[in-house]
Amino acid sequence: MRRTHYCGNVNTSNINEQVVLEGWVNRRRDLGGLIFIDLRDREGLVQVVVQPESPAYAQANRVRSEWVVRVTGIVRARPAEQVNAKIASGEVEVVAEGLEVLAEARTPPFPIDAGWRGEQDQVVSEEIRMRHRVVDLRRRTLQRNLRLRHKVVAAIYRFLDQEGFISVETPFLTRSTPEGARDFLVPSRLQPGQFYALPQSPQLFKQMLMVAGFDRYFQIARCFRDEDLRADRQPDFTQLDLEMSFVEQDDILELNERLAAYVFKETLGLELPIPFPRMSYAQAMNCYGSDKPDLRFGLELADVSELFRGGEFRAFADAEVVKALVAPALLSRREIEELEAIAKGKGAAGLAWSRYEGGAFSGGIARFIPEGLKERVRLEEGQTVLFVAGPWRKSVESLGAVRLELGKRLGLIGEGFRFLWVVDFPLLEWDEEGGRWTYMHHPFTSPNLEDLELLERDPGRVRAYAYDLVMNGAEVGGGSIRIHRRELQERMFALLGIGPEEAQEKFGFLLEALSYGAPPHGGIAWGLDRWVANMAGEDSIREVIAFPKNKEGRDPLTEAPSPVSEAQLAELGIALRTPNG
RNA sequence: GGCCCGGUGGUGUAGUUGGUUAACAUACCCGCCUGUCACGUGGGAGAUCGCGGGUUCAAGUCCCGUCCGGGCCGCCA
Repeated sequence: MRRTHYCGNVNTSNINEQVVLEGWVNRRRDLGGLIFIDLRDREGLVQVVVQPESPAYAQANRVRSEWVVRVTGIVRARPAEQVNAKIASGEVEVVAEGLEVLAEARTPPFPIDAGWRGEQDQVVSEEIRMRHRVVDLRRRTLQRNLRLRHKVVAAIYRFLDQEGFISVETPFLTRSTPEGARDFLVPSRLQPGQFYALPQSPQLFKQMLMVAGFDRYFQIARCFRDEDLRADRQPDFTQLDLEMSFVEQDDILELNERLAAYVFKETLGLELPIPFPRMSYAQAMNCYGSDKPDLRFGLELADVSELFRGGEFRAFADAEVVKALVAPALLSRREIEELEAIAKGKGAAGLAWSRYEGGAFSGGIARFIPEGLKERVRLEEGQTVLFVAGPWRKSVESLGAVRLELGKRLGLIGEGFRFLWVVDFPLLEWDEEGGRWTYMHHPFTSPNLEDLELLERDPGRVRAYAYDLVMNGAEVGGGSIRIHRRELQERMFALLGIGPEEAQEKFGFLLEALSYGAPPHGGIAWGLDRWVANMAGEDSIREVIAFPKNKEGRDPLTEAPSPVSEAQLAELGIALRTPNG
């Protein structure tokens, strides 16, 4: 006889019913005569009581944590004073009539029961958790996170289906393209010496689907990038990838706002105010020192270049920019030193400072503070003003990093979810090492048509139809309007130093597609792992991925990557330069 | 590639200025216990302190190297 209910769903409506439950022993309490078993499945716990005279008693006596059992019994209301308010089924219990052990279990390597009764799970090192991921996945937090992820994906499908989007799968085994991140390569057996690459994103395929007339495409797509890992980066990760034809930038932003709001409403029950704020890249960088500003707190940077220009403080007098940030506290020398280390890490020459105390500046560069600075940065009693001077980008980014650190240290970061669009990214940026222009988003991004005349004359000033979606200071999405005319795409390649032959060799299939009549189109990709991690309140995307890799790119569970046999290599025509290493 | 933090019974921690038998909680095993719900209670087992070397009369503790894990920078169209 199979189960009749999920353990966690048994409640007062089942009183006096005979139920069959199957699940894991979350905890067993042996009172010497009576035995209580908290039986668990994915829906939660229910208390099973086994009386000494019950036929279930003998088995209940030997059962241990995490054994898998089947219990037959009658649901009974608990006396009022014995109700357990911490669990959903706490008003009832199941009086066991039979108990069958379906599987015994080794003692788990770390406790997994606490979360299921509404308490905090013990913190266990990630190393141990990953090695025993199956056990870890039994814990309530991961169960909850993965179910949230499922609900997000299901909501995305519902919404986009309603909006006329068509889900299309694109290949995993595809062609290596030279740009972007490092490719994962897959050797071809049938074409020895040649390689597939795993896709860094379905970018070119979705553009070709637009040319093919699908009009609206989406895919929950696995993507692969062979770069170093972080808390928010895995070598294989998931994008919500979508693309639309005959649209302009605002159409895409508007649709994605509604999608985000729908997802939040359907999964967390939260109403997101839309439209989201929009901020130009220039404004984001100037005010927050980041192209993904965290708007959960203020602390905007101020430009004070003019106040210092030509002044007696030589280091600031002829700097390209001088940026200031007011910390709403009197910072100690030690704190300032730590902040300076952060600024220097981002390329600042130093972090100048002065405290405003007792109506006067003191410490740091107090004697160089120019007239009008206090008013300019709205400095108040008991605050510290911090400065970085130098080239624009390094200055704003380093002070932006200081801003983030201050937000954390001073506890300024508020609750909730703050979204914004960052728009008007530059199309190109100067690559110091390569001594050439390179794209900021990708080489298929359309220039802002208003800036088209600047393309060859002053490339650095050309804005792109590119946009990032930022959530609580994390980049959770990015996209663009694409180039849909072959001539412009070729012009773009030329600007990037990709000659006609190279363009033909590497992107010929795209150019050919564009030559057959491409609709204006654009789209976006959401970093789904980051979205869900943020929604779940997790700092690492590993907490929303069932089987993640560690920081070295290894899977501690399967111990991938692993050596392969000589025979496998031979079949692929591959010889290792350093055997086993 | 660089910087930083960590590694002590199964798990999570403590371990002072280098000094006796490495402590605590929990888990585990055995006994007692009929209303517990992190049951209680009595007992027991369990750690070459990541590994290697060095300093020292003496190293979990100090030094060097190394391995493993985590955070960040670089990198991530």
